[in-house]
Amino acid sequence: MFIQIDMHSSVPIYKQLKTAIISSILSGKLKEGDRLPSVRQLGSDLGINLHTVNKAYNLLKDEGYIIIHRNQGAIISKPTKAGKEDLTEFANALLPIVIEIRARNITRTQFDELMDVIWEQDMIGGDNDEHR
Amino acid sequence: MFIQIDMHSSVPIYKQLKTAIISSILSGKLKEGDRLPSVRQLGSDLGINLHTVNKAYNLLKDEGYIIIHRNQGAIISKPTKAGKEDLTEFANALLPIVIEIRARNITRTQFDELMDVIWEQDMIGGDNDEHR
Amino acid sequence: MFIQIDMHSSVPIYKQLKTAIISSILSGKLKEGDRLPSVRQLGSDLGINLHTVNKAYNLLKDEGYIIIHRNQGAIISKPTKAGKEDLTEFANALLPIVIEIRARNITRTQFDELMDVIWEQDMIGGDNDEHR
Amino acid sequence: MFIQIDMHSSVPIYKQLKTAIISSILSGKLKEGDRLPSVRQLGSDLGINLHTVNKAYNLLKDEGYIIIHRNQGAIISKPTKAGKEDLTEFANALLPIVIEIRARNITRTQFDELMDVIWEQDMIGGDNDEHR
DNA sequence: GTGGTCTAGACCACT
DNA sequence: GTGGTCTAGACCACC
Repeated sequence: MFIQIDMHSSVPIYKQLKTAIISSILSGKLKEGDRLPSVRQLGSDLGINLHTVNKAYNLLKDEGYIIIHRNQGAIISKPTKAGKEDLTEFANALLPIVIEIRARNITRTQFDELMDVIWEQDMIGGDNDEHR
Repeated sequence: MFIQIDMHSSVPIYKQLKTAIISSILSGKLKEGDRLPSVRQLGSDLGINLHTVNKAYNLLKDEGYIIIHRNQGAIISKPTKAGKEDLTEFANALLPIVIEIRARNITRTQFDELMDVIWEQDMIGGDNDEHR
Repeated sequence: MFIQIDMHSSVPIYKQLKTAIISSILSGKLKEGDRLPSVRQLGSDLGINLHTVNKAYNLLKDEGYIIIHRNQGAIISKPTKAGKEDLTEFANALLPIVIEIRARNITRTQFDELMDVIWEQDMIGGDNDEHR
Repeated sequence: MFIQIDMHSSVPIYKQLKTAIISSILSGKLKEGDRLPSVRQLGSDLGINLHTVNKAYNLLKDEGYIIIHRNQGAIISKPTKAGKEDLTEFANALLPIVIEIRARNITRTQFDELMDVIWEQDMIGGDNDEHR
């Protein structure tokens, strides 16, 4: 669990944490059955409030990435995401960013090159060896 | 000026408005020299407060998309975006979305197809056949 | 009367006009007894509203730079500024600008060099031949 | 935080506040890492609306003087002003004042003496002996 | 508790 | 009638 939180970012901490954990799962650093640290542990490791960690864990639980057992903490669950249903949700999130990008006179080719980097990237600080 | 605002979105209204106007400029629906409606006019058209419109206009002014004259409202300005300097800013915005997308088991190819649609898209509801 | 008005500036037009006329007096382009154009004339020359010209003229009258005769237009008056009474007024106007300048790590020497240019300058578009 | 606001000035309150804070930073009364009062706190201290304070803070944020954390208020940031690029901006601001000054028959020497005072000045009412 | 956003209403400067 | 500024009060997200 090498998780980087940017305290200066305008992105809420709980959301950064959630994304970082999903990313670790995708990259294989966290596998089904692995235990996440307790909210207290992780909170103190990252120097953030345990309620913030808790909020991230609950979102991950709601989206099926982890299972929270009352006394045993959080366990990475089987990937069950059916996927692909709601691409429009992502399109809506991407559209404003793409508009800003196009306003910078960035070509589609340049964008694709940027996306190549992003797509392969693990989380900041990640060591990519095994995915894909 | 056919602008769609989603009052229920978590994206702030002023930001939606700003994005919509930039998009209209990109698509050619708004051209250099065109006048934007007054803040009062547009606010009442969209059913939002004039201060919210004002905030969007001021952001557009700060980023060089429009020029605001005290008594004549807002005018679309020459595009002067130098561009390309700070791609990392966009990468940071895209990364969490991409992570969510990958978590849905969407392939890079499928993503590119989605991006084809987004990239070419003018604004929602936009009919852009008449702009020369 | 070669007066440049920047319609894009946030400085009110009437104030730009007033400053430009004072500058012309200082540089000798306008001398005691010279007639200023009528408000209609100057307004149409500059492409601005005659009320705006009128406002500038009235300020100049109030500050003793010109005399307005009901039917003969505005005449440059004898310089009667006693001067030097209220330096604090200027200090207050200069202070915020100086603060911004210092925040840019500009040295006093660099500032003095800048001031050399400003001090000698006639108005934009002015042809300096005779003053000092 | 001893900040003087002139409610009767034609200079907007938020701009006075912004300038005062920059000045405090320059003079060393505010140092990197120091916390500014919350918008509510400072607003009530100064007898102005919190939104007015907020506007000043956001300008300071945009110009890199402070960092605003969602839950911890505003922190003085590292000075990162590159500086020196756009002296013309300042020249334009200084020119009309200089013209008024010259119209008062103030000599360059007298002006320089005035500037000596302004340049060295910390903030009005500031007692800066204790900052290291 | 913090700032972010939105609404609302007011007054002012400018043209 | 235009935007600029200020006030005020409300709700929300975050921690």
